[in-house]
Amino acid sequence: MNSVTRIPRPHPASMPPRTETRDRAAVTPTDRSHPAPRRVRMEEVARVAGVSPATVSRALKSPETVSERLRARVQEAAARLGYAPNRIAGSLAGARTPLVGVIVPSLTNSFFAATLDRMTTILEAEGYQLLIGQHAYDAAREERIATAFCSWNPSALVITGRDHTRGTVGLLSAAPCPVVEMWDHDDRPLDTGIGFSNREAGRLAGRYFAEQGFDKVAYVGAILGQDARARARSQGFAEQVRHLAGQDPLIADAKSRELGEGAAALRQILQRQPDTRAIAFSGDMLAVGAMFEAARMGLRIPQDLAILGYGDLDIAAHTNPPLSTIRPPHDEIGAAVARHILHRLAVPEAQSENVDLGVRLIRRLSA
Amino acid sequence: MNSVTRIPRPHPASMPPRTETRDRAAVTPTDRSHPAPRRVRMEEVARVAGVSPATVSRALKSPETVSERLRARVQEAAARLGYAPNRIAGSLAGARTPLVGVIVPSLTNSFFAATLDRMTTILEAEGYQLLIGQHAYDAAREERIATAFCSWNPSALVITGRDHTRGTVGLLSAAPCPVVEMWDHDDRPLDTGIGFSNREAGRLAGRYFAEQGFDKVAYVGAILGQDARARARSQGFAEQVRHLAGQDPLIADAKSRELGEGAAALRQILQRQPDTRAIAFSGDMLAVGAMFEAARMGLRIPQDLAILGYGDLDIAAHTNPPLSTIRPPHDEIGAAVARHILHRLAVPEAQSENVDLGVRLIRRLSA
DNA sequence: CTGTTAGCGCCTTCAT
DNA sequence: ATGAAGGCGCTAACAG
Repeated sequence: MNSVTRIPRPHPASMPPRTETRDRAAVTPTDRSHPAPRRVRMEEVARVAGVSPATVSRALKSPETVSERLRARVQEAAARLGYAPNRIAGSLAGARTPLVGVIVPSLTNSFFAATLDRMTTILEAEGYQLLIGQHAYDAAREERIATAFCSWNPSALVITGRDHTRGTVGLLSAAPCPVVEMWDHDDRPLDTGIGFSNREAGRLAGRYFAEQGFDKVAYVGAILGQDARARARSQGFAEQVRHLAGQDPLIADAKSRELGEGAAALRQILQRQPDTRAIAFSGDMLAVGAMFEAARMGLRIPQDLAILGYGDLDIAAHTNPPLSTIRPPHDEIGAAVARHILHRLAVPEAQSENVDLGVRLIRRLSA
Repeated sequence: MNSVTRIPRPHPASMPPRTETRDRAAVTPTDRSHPAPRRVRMEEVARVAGVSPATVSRALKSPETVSERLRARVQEAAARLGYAPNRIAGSLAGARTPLVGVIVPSLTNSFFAATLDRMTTILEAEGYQLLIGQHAYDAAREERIATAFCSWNPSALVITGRDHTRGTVGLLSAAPCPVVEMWDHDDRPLDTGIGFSNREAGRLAGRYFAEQGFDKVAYVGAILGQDARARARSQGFAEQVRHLAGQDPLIADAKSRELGEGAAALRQILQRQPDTRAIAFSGDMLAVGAMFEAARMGLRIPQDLAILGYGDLDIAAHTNPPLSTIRPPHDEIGAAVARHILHRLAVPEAQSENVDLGVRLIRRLSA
């Protein structure tokens, strides 16, 4: 059913070979057909407005330093010619680049998507563009991306977590711009850190189960080998259960964060520990998958089995019964990171900081 | 519970003011303390390796054009000094920028996230970086982002949909790089188009309901006023129902794409048309919300009411009963766009194309 | 195969 | 308040 239509109409497709347009004066016979689709530069605006390029630069970037008359003339000329400054050139000359590099493990993870959403919205409004890279929990790839980003001279660098290769650490420590490590709070940051303690999120779950008097409990993590944050949560949970209930919880490690794995984990846990009274999950989707499976098995929630999620996705409020869950500050992180960066850039003496945004237990009916 | 710790330790925070480092020879007394943390440049690599800067450039970018001996010397020197090329400078000189601008309506929409995921992965591997912008279905914001992206001289520009302001159209038509309009196939693209027909996706749903012999049917769209793609689907659905069943379907317009709205829409539809036999939703989450609500109301699915989703999210396969849905080619779009761009950039005579990736009906048990 | 040379387009002192 | 001039760091013709 797929169809492909070739479109033969000529289009200014790939960049014209350098030589064709290099010398604006000497147009060779061959490219007469192509009416030099060269982008308009500041020099032409200057010519049209009857001023010098320097004045154009000033009129556009700091209008208050230019007389009102010239400013108007320049702006009109720029508008008429459809002038758009070349930011590559501007960045080279200005030593500052309105670029912020952000590295996340995954773009499809809705937590990081929410963070990026807030960051772009806030930073775009101030004229910054985001360079976004994803490393899929691969530390070497993270280092490659960080290296690549550094070579763009960004105004700031944002990276997820505080656990990096030596190379990445060296790079970030030497970076001549603010560096923000977000989403974690368990270790000391290289520069600024904005996040929360995953360990504490896990502890919160363990403490809640203990308070409810659940004796046999379990925890379902996901790809614990890769995801240090998920690991920290499971450790916090185990620690607290051990401490308050005096026993080791059963810990399962799902192969992914998806629903199907939650269902599988539920079956596995009930097989290994039939009298399990409550299960905490490393992600709401796992929890929802387990709830669907529980429904199929005829288990009542929370009477037979209590279920606690993590994430507070939209769906959590709408399941049957509504899912109790732990809410990380996903969008707050994005907003706080963006604001911190703007502050650091605006106020040279601004200091780095280490912010714990905390987590909240959202109590609904499933646990 | 939130806490903020100020970290007083000195850090190379904001870019040093230009003047401090402008003249490398004349270091003023004030900044003696700061041991000129200037990034190493190609010139220094050249000096250390005992060659000219041009040779360093060649040894690093096209090693095959340099003698093995020098290549080794240069690479060693670069590694030892921790040299990272300045891409801003490289881009200015080279007239090509390894940047691809991508504009999507929303980063948190899992469809676009999947597309972006594939695009970054493929393009990053070839040395390109993605500039990502989101406009939240605001055409003026889309135009601002497009303008900003053009001023980075990107190697390619990718935009969602084929419905833009005149300004955006002008900009994209004049762009000296390949332009891809993705996710739609209903209109003619400006350059290359890669997507599918939303109208056809809607028709498919309508046709399926007609084939099943459902007489009273309804459609639940979401923010139809903003989302042209959702609108096209609802129109295709209505068109087909009218054509095959000879009647107008009930159309509801949800205020968002979230679960809660699906539940609300279900109640509203059953009130306005109590004998509704089947409902198609503009998004799986709406459909899942409606299924949860149906369960609360004691309605059996599909016996009392058939439900069809759109999106084929992970969750669709795991609901009770599993959700039948229409699957758009979200990740295929990302892969196809990335490959098209690489092809266009590699083969100067490559043409633009108009690709319909099609949709599929995934039949499970809910309809 | 290698070095020399001349910019890429803009910003920013400096002088007027 | 405005213009002239130099340079940001690198690439790409060209000559050797």
